[in-house]
This record gives sequence, structure tokens and C-alpha cells, in this order.
Amino acid sequence: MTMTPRSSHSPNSRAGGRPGRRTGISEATVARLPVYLRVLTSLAESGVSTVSSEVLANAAGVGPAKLRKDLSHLGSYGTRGVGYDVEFLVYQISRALGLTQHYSVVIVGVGNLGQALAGYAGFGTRGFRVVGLLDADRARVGSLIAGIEVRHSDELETIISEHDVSIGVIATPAGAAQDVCDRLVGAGVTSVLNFAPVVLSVPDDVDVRKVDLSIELQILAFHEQRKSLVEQEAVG
Amino acid sequence: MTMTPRSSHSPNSRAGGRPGRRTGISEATVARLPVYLRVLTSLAESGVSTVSSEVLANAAGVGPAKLRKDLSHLGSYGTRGVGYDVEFLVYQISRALGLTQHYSVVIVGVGNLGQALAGYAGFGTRGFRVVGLLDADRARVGSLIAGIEVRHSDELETIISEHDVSIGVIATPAGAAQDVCDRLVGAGVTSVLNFAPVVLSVPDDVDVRKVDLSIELQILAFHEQRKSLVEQEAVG
DNA sequence: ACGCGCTTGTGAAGATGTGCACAAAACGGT
DNA sequence: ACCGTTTTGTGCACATCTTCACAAGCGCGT
Ligand SMILES: NC(=O)c1ccc[n+]([C@@H]2O[C@H](COP(=O)([O-])OP(=O)(O)OC[C@H]3O[C@@H](n4cnc5c(N)ncnc54)[C@H](O)[C@@H]3O)[C@@H](O)[C@H]2O)c1
Ligand SMILES: NC(=O)c1ccc[n+]([C@@H]2O[C@H](COP(=O)([O-])OP(=O)(O)OC[C@H]3O[C@@H](n4cnc5c(N)ncnc54)[C@H](O)[C@@H]3O)[C@@H](O)[C@H]2O)c1
Repeated sequence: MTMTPRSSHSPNSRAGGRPGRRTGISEATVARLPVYLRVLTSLAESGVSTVSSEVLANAAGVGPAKLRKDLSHLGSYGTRGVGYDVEFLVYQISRALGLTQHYSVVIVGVGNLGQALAGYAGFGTRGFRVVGLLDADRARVGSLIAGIEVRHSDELETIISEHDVSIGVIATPAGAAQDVCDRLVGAGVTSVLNFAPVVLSVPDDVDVRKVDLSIELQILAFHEQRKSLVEQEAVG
Repeated sequence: MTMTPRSSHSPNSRAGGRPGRRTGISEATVARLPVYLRVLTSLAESGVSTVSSEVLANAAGVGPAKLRKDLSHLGSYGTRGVGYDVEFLVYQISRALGLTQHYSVVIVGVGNLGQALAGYAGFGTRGFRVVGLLDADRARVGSLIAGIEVRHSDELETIISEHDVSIGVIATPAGAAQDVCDRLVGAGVTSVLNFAPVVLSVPDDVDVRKVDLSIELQILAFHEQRKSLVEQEAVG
């Protein structure tokens, strides 16, 4: 058998991501801001009021120059010769990331992973609230997980419109993921976090991010191999 | 209080990742190869024997040019006018990623997430074997999860050297992660997959990859905000 | 008031990653 | 044997990301 060209759904869209579209904040920077935010929050809790780019960069695992450039995209919020005011920076980063708003989240697929996610405290660090746990398995429906009742996935559309859900988390088996995704999008969800090992097709205005354990392992395997080759070479 | 420069552990190292160090395969490409591999495996199971860059690219969610360039880094394994032989490409990508070897993995922290990971079938897609589940909580020690007995984390060093473990997965609370990481590295682990929301410090020869749910959500939040701003603007 | 030391913010250079467009190669039909 | 069709592999231009290096700005001590 030989396959002929045929797009899976749409000619695959990896929405949103197109960078400098409107804001001056680049994708790479956006991915690091949450790290800075976490470090800063932790510093604030330790009573630190001011921090230099050097210290913050070290704690965040990046170089000081990169950190300063990242922050400079939000505005000029540091003081030369002094550093950054921790609380002020926390606020500015939160605002830049849109964390001053609140987001309702549904989790679809309440198996091993979905349950862990549902109970994940750090979920609601700021702004995120799980308003629905959905599963297709009627045996699971009705049970309470982390204080939230599991509902049947038939109710997906209802729950999404009732709670104005903008973020959907997919933790179903791979086979169901695209269907679930289509339903989420159809019901108005515009951001999807996908844990299933499949490439999702979505319209251009929908953002998808994936978390894929086996990809991560394979990347580590690649580097392991590289190391062992280098090692062997050093010996031989 | 004001913080003065002091590195958290080492002057933070984000090991390995330095790209074109030895192999001609770039980091960006390495991150996509597992996706191609998954699609190809699935095609092979459907009885597809040959695939064009266009079809494969669509299924993998990338452009055809990028796909071809990625594959060209492994060698010239396509046939002009025809496409790629699916099985052969599966083999070549597996080899490039180092999946022809086997890797032993330990999971440290068998809470909600650790249990889900332990039971994750797709774990051993190819090459990865979980040889240890470790937890500090004696109440959990001895229980069986996915057929593997949970051992106390005191045995970490023993298990790692006995099974020649090269990959460690950290699923402990954030507070314990750096300690666990240090012990893993001390015992000889050279790749770490970290689920705890902290930046780990490791020596240069150790690779760390992180999976961070709350960062993913915050990135989605940023784009949600961007969308709603654009929308508002279109109205106003 | 002034100079000194510190740290930010950023221009410019370098490195990496992406997408286009096309020549080169393979196949099939005649 | 040859031609037309298809699809790869890649040179090149462009875009994005990173790193360097330093002038500008700020606070403090004198
Ligand atoms: N367990 C892990 O550690 C892990 C890690 C990485 C990725 N994943 C992926 O996450 C997904 C879930 O993994 P899991 O271990 O929780 O699997 P699981 O089988 O334990 O849970 C899947 C759940 O989804 C439900 N479901 C199935 N079809 C559905 C549908 N159409 N609508 C709503 N719910 C539906 C099932 O009833 C079940 O409860 C899988 O795609 C898996 O590959 C899991
Ligand atoms: N649950 C999730 O969905 C989720 C999602 C993303 C990230 N995380 C992160 O993953 C980690 C684990 O989450 P969880 O929900 O499974 O937490 P959990 O509390 O259910 O499990 C943590 C486990 O680690 C064990 N532990 C504690 N200290 C240890 C040590 N020093 N050595 C070995 N084991 C130790 C505990 O006994 C417990 O069993 C946390 O850092 C959490 O932030 C969890």
C-alpha cells in the first residue's frame, strides 16, 4: 500500500504561535516568564525585596543578559545600579502573561493521569480553576476527585458554555483525543493542553500545547547515546 | 532585605543541550524526530509501506520542507519521485535517537503523578524499562504498582548501580527535587526528567528536561489574553 | 556637588532555525 | 530509449533567538 497526499484534518495548524504578531513579546520569552515568576514569588516569600539580574538569572537557570532582555520587553522596570523590585516584577510579569484574569479549565479523561492532574494543587497557582472533570466511562461518573464531581463527557458542551471555559486539558487515550479536541473547540475552547500522544489538528485561532512523556524520554535517549559515543571515543 | 549574588548550586548548568557539539543533528530536529517516529510507526501498522514528505509532514504537524531537512540530517534515505520507505525510516530514526539501545529508568516519588507514570504503558514504547519505584514514605513502600514493588528511597544508590540506570524521573514535591536530583546524579544517573516545579542544578554532563504543567498553562493564558485583546480592538 | 561603583537596558554580532524554490534523481508509460 | 511526472535534497534568504559588550543611569559616600 502507498499513501497519497491527504491532510489529516485541516492542513495542520499550529495556531497562534506565530510570534511578533501583535505584542512585542517573543515566544521564547513567554516560555521563560513563568519560570521567572515562580522564582520571584519564592523570593518574595523569603522576604527578599530586591534582586539583580545576575541572581534572578542564576535561580532561573538562564544567563543574565537573556533575562534582562526578556524583562526589557515588558518595559523598563529595573533600577540601574540596584536591580529589580521583586513584588513589582511579580505584578508586571503576571500582567504580561494575562494572569490577572481568571481562566476556567476542564479536564477530559479522568484516568490515572487525569486524576493526578485534577488533584494537582499547583494548578490554581494563580488564575486557573478546574470547573469540570469529564469522562466517557459511566463507572467513573459521579465520583468525587479533589472535591469535584466527575461528569459524563456528554455534558462537555453544556459545562463549557455554562462556565465560559477557555482552556481544555485532554487526558484521554490517544484514540479519543482528536474527537475530544474537536468537541472542545466546537464548544468554544480556544486553548488546549494535550497529554495524549497524538498531533492534534485545530483551527488557526486555537492554541495547542502538548506534554509528551515519551518524546521527552527519547530526547534524553538521544543525548545518552551521544555521551556514550563520546566516551567510547575518548577510550579508543 | 536585599539579595547579593550567589549561585544556587553550581552556576546553573543546563547541560548537554549545547547543539552541534558532535552529531550533525540539531536540537530542534531531535525534538521532532520522536513525532515522526510515532507517525511512521502508526503508518507501518496500517500497512503503509511508503510515504511522501508531504503526507508525513501533515501527519506530524510540520511543513514538508522542514521535514525533509530534518530527515536529510540522518542521511539520504528517501527516493526521489517516490518518498520514504516507512519501515526503513522507522529504523533509521530509532537508531539516530539511540533507541536501539535499552535504558533503565527509576521513578522517584510515587504519589499521584508517580503512580500514573509508573502505569504508563507508552513508557516502554521502545527501549525504556522502569526498574525502580522509590518513595520516602514508608507507608507506600512494599506496595505493588503496575507490577513493580515500591522501594524506599534509601535504596536509590543500590538500585541505580545494580541496574545501571541512566535516566531518573523526579515526581516528588518541589522541596525534595534538588536533593533527589543530587542523589541521582551522585549515583551515576546522567539524564533527568523533572516534573517538580523547580529549576534543577546539575553538572554539565547531565541532561535535564522538565515537564511543567503550570508553565504550559501560563503560556496558554498569555495567548488567551492576546486573543481577547485583539478581539476587543476589532470591536472598538 | 561630584565622582565612583554597580547594574540595567540595548545595539550589534553571531548562532540557530525556518521556508522557498529549484535542480537532480527516480519511476512509469510509451 | 526517452519524456513527463513526481518528489527528494539543499542552497539561499529570511526570521528568530542568544550572547557580548558597553554606554547610560542610579545611589551612596564624601
Ligand atoms: N499515565 C501517564 O503517566 C501518562 C503519561 C503521559 C501521557 N499519558 C497519556 O495521557 C492519556 C491518559 O493516560 P492515562 O494513564 O490516564 O489513561 P487511562 O486509561 O487511565 O485514562 C483514560 C481515561 O479517559 C477516559 N476516556 C476515554 N475516552 C474518552 C472520551 N472520548 N471522552 C472522555 N473520556 C474518555 C477513559 O474512560 C479513562 O478514564 C493517554 O493518552 C496517555 O497516553 C499518560
Ligand atoms: N499531580 C500532577 O498532576 C502534577 C502535575 C505537574 C507537576 N506535578 C508535580 O509533580 C510532583 C509530584 O506530584 P504529586 O501530585 O504526585 O504529589 P504527591 O504528594 O502525590 O506525591 C509525592 C510523592 O513523593 C514522595 N516523596 C516526598 N519526598 C521524597 C523524597 N525525598 N524521596 C522520595 N520520595 C519522596 C512522597 O512520599 C509522595 O509519595 C510535585 O512536584 C508536583 O508539583 C504534579
